[in-house]
Amino acid sequence: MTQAKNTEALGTGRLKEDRLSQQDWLDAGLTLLGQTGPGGLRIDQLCKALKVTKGSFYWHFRDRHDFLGHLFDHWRRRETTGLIRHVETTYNAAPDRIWHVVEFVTLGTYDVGTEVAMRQWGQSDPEVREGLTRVDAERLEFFTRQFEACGFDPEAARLRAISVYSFTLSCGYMLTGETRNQLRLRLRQSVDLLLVRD
Amino acid sequence: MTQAKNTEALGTGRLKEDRLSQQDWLDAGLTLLGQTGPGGLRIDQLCKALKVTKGSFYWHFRDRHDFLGHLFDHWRRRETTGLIRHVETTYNAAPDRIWHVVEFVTLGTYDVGTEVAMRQWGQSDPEVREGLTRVDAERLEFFTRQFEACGFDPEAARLRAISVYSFTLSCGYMLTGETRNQLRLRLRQSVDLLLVRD
DNA sequence: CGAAGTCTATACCGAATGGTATGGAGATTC
DNA sequence: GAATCTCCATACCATTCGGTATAGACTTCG
Repeated sequence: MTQAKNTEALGTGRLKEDRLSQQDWLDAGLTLLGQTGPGGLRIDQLCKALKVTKGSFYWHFRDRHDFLGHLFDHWRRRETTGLIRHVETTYNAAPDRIWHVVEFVTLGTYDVGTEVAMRQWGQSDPEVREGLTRVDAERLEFFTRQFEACGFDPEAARLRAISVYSFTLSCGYMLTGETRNQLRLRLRQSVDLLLVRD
Repeated sequence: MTQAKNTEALGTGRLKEDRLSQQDWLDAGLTLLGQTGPGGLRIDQLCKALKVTKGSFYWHFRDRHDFLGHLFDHWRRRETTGLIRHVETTYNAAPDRIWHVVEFVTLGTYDVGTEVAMRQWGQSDPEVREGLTRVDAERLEFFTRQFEACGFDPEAARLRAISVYSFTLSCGYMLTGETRNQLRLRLRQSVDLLLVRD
């Protein structure tokens, strides 16, 4: 889901059949963003990671600012909208949908570094902050829909949505020293607790 | 609590009586770190913010790496250890202590940008990640102590500690569109819910 | 085959940036 | 009041980095 190239990755030297698309640049950009943050993202390092030179970069993007703009949109489409659509078409039961998203984000292959970098980016860039607001709204609406499908009234559903979203977010930041199994158990308990009707 | 200088902040020009201490550099560094992140923290901009030149910086610190190292320790002492000690000596009742910390971090003057920057920093720097682990352990131990003081057994206290810490952390990241009053009410409900003995 | 289009390498420039060396102003100490 | 310590300014250097111009390799289309 992350790689779309068809190169055989021969490390010896440059080969034909390995031209890059805009998608490849953005995917690599998100990975690097997770390590350096937006302020530290240098396009030289990006080129080095993709083993090409700047001539390629400036063919695909006008300048650094243009690239960063596309980068945020790409992340939003790939991680948020994509994941929600995938879960809603794959799973039918609302509790299954909730738990699958929680499990994927906290225990799966979700790139936490990029998520954190986006949050940090939003602290200084108003446009990114605005975008993150929409991302959080989209995610909260998803969770709210699921809790409503479980029979909760809108207000109770939204309160539970905020809770479960808060848990998933903080799992990427908080370093509790829990093992994967302990974390899974704790999240299970938390989600189950939110699903109990009183 | 943040400023320790005694300058009159006359904007006209350089004056005497305004030498900088290492503390001042680190305080300004944390502020800038919250906006740019560690990768984007340029010492020129730091000098510009303090209205001095690099000669001053390289007198107080060996190089950029040295500064960043001190920066993390300074943040840890100032925000985490300092806050906990202050709350535990000021308030006596455990629920008051819990609520005061939650309120200060989520609604008070706590610098969320720096907190987020630290989390992003820890994604790439193992030493910072190690430090953040100790920070989270310290904070979780504080919350656990308070819940134990409320009469919960250790395991239940730790579960509640993780929950309330998770809520406070995500408040800095999550953009729910809530007003300050809505946020305060929600946190009140969440904390009260965790304090109920069943 | 030839022309146009797609993607990348190379060379190059100006500005920003990390870092050093050195001198100097203010305060302190003897 | 001279020496010394503290702190900062200035000048300077090497490297990095953002950005441009241009040519070349490869593909596609005619």
